[in-house]
Amino acid sequence: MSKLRSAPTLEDVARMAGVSTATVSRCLNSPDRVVKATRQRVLSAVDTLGYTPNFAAQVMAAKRTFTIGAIIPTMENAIFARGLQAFQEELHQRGYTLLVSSSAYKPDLEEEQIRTLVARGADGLLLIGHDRDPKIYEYLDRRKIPVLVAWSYLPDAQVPSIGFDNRAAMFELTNRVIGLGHKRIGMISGISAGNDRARLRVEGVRDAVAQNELAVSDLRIIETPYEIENGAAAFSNLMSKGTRPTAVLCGNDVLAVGAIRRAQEMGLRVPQDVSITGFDDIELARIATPALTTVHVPHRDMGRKAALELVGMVEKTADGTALRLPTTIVERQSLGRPAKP
Amino acid sequence: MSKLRSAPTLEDVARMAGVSTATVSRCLNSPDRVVKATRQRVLSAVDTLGYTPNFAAQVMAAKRTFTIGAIIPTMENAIFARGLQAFQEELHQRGYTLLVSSSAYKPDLEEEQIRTLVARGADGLLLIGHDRDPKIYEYLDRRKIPVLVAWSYLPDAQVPSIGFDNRAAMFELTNRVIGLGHKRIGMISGISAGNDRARLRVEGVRDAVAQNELAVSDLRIIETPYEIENGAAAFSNLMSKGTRPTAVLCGNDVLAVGAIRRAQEMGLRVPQDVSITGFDDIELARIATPALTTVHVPHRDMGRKAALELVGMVEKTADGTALRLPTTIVERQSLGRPAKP
DNA sequence: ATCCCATTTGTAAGCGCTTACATAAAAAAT
DNA sequence: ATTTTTTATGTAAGCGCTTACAAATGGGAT
Repeated sequence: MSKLRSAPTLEDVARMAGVSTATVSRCLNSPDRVVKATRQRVLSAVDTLGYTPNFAAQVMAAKRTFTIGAIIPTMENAIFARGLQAFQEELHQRGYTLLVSSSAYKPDLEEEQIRTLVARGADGLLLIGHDRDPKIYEYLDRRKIPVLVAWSYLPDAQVPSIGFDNRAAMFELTNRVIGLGHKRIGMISGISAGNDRARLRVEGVRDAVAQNELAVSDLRIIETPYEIENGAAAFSNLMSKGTRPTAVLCGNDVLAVGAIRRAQEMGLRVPQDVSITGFDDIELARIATPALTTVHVPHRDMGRKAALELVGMVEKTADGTALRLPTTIVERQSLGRPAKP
Repeated sequence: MSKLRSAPTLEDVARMAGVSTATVSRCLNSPDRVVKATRQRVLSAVDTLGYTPNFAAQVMAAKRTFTIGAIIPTMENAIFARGLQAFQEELHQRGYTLLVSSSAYKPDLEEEQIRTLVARGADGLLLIGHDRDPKIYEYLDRRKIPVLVAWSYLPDAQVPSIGFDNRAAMFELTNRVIGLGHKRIGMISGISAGNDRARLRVEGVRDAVAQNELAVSDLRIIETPYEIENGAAAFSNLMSKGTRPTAVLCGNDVLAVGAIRRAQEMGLRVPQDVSITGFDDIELARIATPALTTVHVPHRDMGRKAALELVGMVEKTADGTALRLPTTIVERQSLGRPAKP
């Protein structure tokens, strides 16, 4: 019994309702421009035919997609989940659809995804962090596609950003750690190449170390991709060579959870034997035992505001000004005073 | 200095290269149908203009999108992350793009997303679980859009599925729990309405209880949305009324982690005072303390195979046969013998 | 030199929609 | 009743691409 003909078109609806395609289009897009009787006839035709507008055709004709693209580095852990969720909720409110893809922290993959999203007609783009080939910005600029950067805040960058000051946040946390008496500090950072957030977090730590006049040699830094296992491996590494640090600051919560786990496997108590901190304050941070002392980032708020701003830029009601959101340090159980030497 | 003209079109490229649009199109889509000299001229024009094909126009003309849509219930936790990642990697290999959206476990939202994806021309759809309004299946059937269900295995359903036997898996786990001597069992399930996976897991527990001739009154079940906090609340609930169960089986790892946390807050030792189990074996399960005894699901494998099958269905090289993947029980520390009464 | 076939390129017709503009109908003003 | 204004609908021109078909080009084979 299945019909052989393919999806019904505007014309099918128009024919069935006895009107022109223009009228059908108007019924769907600006219902009040059509008189009630006609509208009902049309809508019932739409209904019985099971008509759904062909998106590609709409885009071609109207040159608007009401689509926003976002490219995040990863979906594998929850770092971006909450913020993106809020972003998408807000977009939906405003009548926009979100297209997400993940770049696996690979710049060339990201570039490909950007082109794909642009080809698909994204009205605006949300990108994470500023670091990328300037050519990409040129490309986007030439096509006049509004771009907003999130998870980072760099007021002087050519592209507006909405996020937080990664450097200042980590600076503050490190100061707190040093204030507790820690002198030998280890850091497990994400890969900083092409990732301004990771890089700035490291610099925040460096700043604090310098300001407190600790010997630079007392700061050991390992870079590794953001994965639990890597956090564990880096922790081993840090604890195996030379004098052990009494505090290990991690570039994010994922690495920190790995570090905690390895510490426990090594029979070290956290925080009595070694303190460990994270960054982001994702759910993981509260689940870890001991719960993680970390930098809280207002993910949902950031997502919401990013949506607002980006839609504003697309609709030319906002000019894309950078916005800095506050971060706070959440004290839980993984940071304490160092053991007496 | 910014150019005023908008994105270059095929015609711009054609003009610059001194050929027709057809030739440019061929250069891009079937390069060997065009002689080398011409091709180079065209490609360099493409390059200097920074041309990217307009996707909507391609779709209109070619009636193919090489896009697969997937709708998952949530992105907030990692339940679907790993499987989806594998799904998308495999699709990418095969030249397809994945469009994901999340329905927040809301049937009407899911329906809207399905329509959106169809309107966007998805060549095929991946859905999670079988339970949904039959009208949706009719709609999809009428449009001849191949649909594959994952995370579930129901060989007799009208839509092919690739997944695992939720009921049998939970049956096996429950038997193991009962075998350890547990007689009073609690279950914290996800909301089963519109969610065959949740429902079948409950039935698996029921089956085992019945088969082992435990009193049905000794099985207490609470349904709650899949969130850590809800797991905790449900656990409180289970432990507060009547005789306490000695084992609490959870519908997934997220609920189980919440239950563990609450147990600890209540001063109960897991598993000495109460055993707790999960389902899915996501990363969380290993991070929890104690680590979670749970049902391992071959997420990556499922994702990969789903991609293969769905692409096959789209390209008419596969007929969409159901496939059942094995699950295994992962023993960690959260399940033990009940305390002596 | 001529003819034939294979290869390369061009021509032009859509794909399904939106929208500026034209027209028809109804309402308001005279 | 006539004219003007407003409102409702129709007409048709694209949007940027793919592709069937036609035309042109270039070798061989004769």
